[in-house]
Amino acid sequence: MNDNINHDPVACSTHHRAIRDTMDILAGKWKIPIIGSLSFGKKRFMVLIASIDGIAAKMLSKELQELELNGLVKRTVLNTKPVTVEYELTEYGHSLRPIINEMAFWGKQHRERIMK
Amino acid sequence: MNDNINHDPVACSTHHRAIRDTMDILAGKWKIPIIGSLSFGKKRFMVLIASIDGIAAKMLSKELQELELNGLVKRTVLNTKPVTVEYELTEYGHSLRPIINEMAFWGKQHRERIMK
DNA sequence: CGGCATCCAATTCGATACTG
DNA sequence: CAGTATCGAATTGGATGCCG
Repeated sequence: MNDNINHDPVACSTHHRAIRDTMDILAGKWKIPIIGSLSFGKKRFMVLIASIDGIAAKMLSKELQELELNGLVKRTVLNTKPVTVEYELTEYGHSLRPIINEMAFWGKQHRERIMK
Repeated sequence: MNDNINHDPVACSTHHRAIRDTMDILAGKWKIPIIGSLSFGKKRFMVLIASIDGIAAKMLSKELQELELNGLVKRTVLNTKPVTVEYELTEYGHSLRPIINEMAFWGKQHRERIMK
């Protein structure tokens, strides 16, 4: 398609490193589904589990912690009788939207392509 | 941000399924780096290994096969004395560019953010 | 309800050695 | 050069039970 940019090793390795950086943040089977779900608004722990098909509580808990550590998700404990915890994307977390949206878009096209 | 779209379960689950479809195709530690590298043009097996930091021949081979099965990568064997094999993105593989580009873009921003 | 600890199964990954 | 085969290590994932 465009073999010309193929020969700029600097741009190339910068590109690769950037991709790897993103992959590191988004590593794990559930990060992207979690962010995708939270992009629709804040959710409680149990609601998140219900909204993400197949995820186990342990995994949700673990990946939420990693997302929180990286500043993508904010965790809020509410003062209710049985504890309630709400998760929501931070502003930084929302900056991942273009990636999520492109993945959702491609997946939709792909499914249509496979179907016919 | 926008809790309104939070209450459309159909749009929501379609979105999640599309994301999952994409994730399935791109599953594995090396798929995205491979596609990212091939997006700069066709490459031979050894060149690919050199361009993707840390990948082992076994993993490259395996993930290339999966990408080929899904029609994202085309494999061409050349009639040279020691065998030469070239890999390149198919047109369909190139359709993943927006995702890759968004990931590269976000990773670049993220690195700048972390640095300061 | 949210979430940690434990144990166990499955999968992934990587180093090494070998082949056409 | 472009892989494959094998082994073992590491990571991941899930089920269960317990706790505040």
